[in-house]
Amino acid sequence: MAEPAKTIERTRIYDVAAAAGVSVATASRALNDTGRMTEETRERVKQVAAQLGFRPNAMARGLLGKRSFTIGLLTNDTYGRFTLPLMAGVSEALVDRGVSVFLCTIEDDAALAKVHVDALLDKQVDGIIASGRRVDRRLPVDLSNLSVPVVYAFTEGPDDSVTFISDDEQGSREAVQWLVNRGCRRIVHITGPESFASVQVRGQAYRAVVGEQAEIHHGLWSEAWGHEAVARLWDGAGTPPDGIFCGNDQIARGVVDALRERDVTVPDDVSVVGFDNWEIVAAATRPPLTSVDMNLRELGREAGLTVLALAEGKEVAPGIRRLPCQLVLRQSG
Amino acid sequence: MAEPAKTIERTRIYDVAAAAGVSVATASRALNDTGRMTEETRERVKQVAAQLGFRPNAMARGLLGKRSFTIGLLTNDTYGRFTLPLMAGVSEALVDRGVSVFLCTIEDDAALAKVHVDALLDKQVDGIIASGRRVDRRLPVDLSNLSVPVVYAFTEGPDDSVTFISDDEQGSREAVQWLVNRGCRRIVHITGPESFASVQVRGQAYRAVVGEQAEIHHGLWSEAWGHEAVARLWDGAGTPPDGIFCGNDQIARGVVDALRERDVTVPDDVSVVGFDNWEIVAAATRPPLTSVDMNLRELGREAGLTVLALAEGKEVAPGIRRLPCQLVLRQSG
DNA sequence: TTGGAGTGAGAAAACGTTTGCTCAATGTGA
DNA sequence: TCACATTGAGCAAACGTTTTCTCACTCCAA
Repeated sequence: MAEPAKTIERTRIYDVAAAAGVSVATASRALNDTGRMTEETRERVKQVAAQLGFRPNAMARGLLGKRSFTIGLLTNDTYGRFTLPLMAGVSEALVDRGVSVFLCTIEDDAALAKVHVDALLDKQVDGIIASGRRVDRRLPVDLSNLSVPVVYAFTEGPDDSVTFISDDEQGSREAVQWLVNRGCRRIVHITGPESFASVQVRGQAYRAVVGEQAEIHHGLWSEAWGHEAVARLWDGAGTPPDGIFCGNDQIARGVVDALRERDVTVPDDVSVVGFDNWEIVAAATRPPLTSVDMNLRELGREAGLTVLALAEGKEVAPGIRRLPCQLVLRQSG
Repeated sequence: MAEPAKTIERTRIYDVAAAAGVSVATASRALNDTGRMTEETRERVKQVAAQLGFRPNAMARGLLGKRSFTIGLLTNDTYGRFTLPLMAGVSEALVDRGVSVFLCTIEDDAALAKVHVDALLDKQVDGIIASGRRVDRRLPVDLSNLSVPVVYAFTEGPDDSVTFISDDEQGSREAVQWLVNRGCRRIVHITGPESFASVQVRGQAYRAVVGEQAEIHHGLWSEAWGHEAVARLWDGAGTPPDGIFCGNDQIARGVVDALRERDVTVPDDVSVVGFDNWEIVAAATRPPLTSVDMNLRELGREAGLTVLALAEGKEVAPGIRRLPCQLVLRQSG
């Protein structure tokens, strides 16, 4: 239907009240399960409302100064690699509470971010979830003095904020421990640039498990780096490892591919574990990657429920909440 | 700040009016550039408003029955592979018009879809964009008799709807023609399941260019199928091709990887072109994939502008609009 | 002067809910 | 019978804008 200006008029509570033979006030209270009235009256109103397909106008409702049943999700993750699972979790947690989510992708553009945030505030969102593609980088906009609650997910917030991130330390520990349990004697860690906080955390956890034989190789977050690292390890002087813990799945894929090209069998000769559990990469690798899943969907759920709780006036202690990761077993390690 | 119930009261138009020494009516008109008044009055009101940081309450505005400055984007593409560029385009086109976008991911769940759509309607969205991960599958919900305009993007809509899709025919033609121009004499097409409309379209376009020597191999949309197809072509009886047009980038990656493993050089021995231009796959392939980009961002922009035009009451002729694809040259072909 | 056109601006209604206040009817104890 | 508590339900205000009327005033021609 391309015709504009449809004039299907919605049924208002006024119509429901008239049809049920009560006042709008009573109708409102009946539908919201508030106030006092005969159970019979309440039921009748509800029935009439259902029959007429009545749905309250959220604008009018929101105008009363209460909730708007909307929240904003701010992200600078253009790829959507991290944002989408997060978004799915938020949405999942909130949809049956009637809350819809504004998704705003700002790409490190402070001006654009401000435009988006202002638009969200104009729309009276009940709260904002700030997210990002990198845990240790803040969004290019200050959200600390807003009139609505803000929750940070997978990105760094101010000290007194509520922040949800994945427990990379635990996830990494489990991954490395898994390699140890599998019988790997010499486990190296091939990971991303040293400047990333997550690289530090994952590296520390790795070090904590393997002890003084720890060997960390930093590079880019790319398949190419995975290849190169394998070349260095196998063409160098020392004995090559029998276990590799990679900083992300792309590196892991590069590593696995490089090993196959060298006729090193995965996982028989070398076990490889990735990080992120990015389905599209992990599943396409031959053999498919065992990888650490950050449970971003769950993270999103928690963040959504929390921002809603704040919006409803509940107290939430500030601080960083780390949600456990989960090792997803496939065949590479 | 985790403390709930902030009470930073927003400045209302009433405050602006008072501060400027005019009535709310005049203030409203001054800010909206409507009505008649001295340029001096208008300017003064605007200045006061800016100084007070006044931003109109979208709820109150929306209640008047005009626009809510929100639209909904419905998608069943959980991966976000297609939705995110689309979303970016929609958002980009609409943000400076003050429109925010509700993103609703429904996963082929009709009940969930209904919940989302109802929530959108409650919020008085100005319009809805329906999108999907597959062009020839409809969303599991009927949007044809809604009270708001609906535009379909990258998914099939009813006959009398406005639909935006990419011109796969043109994109495929250009891709195959490119291979021809490069000097390929025998070009085969390795693509996805026959049941997909896009497979048909791309196949037809391929056939139109190469003529009777056309050879189409159907399989899954996976790297594994790319590998297998190469095995069949090279281990079979006939002469292997010197050009391969793939139905998507994952297949293309599988093909390129398989060729490398056979010491067939890409692009010297065989040129390979993919489809989708999925950065993460195309760029990581060795050599990087030349691929057809569907310009989803542009598609999103158009869809956004169109749904807005409809919301503003403008006439838009129904029908399918095909937006051109673009061949992105890298090194595989 | 008077009448009419044009100009600038304000009063108030309207949008669709929720909710504080009020009130009639009923029940209860003295 | 009277005072009073309780119950069920309605009136009307409130939310923050936009917009339709209405009106006072000025200017100009008759």
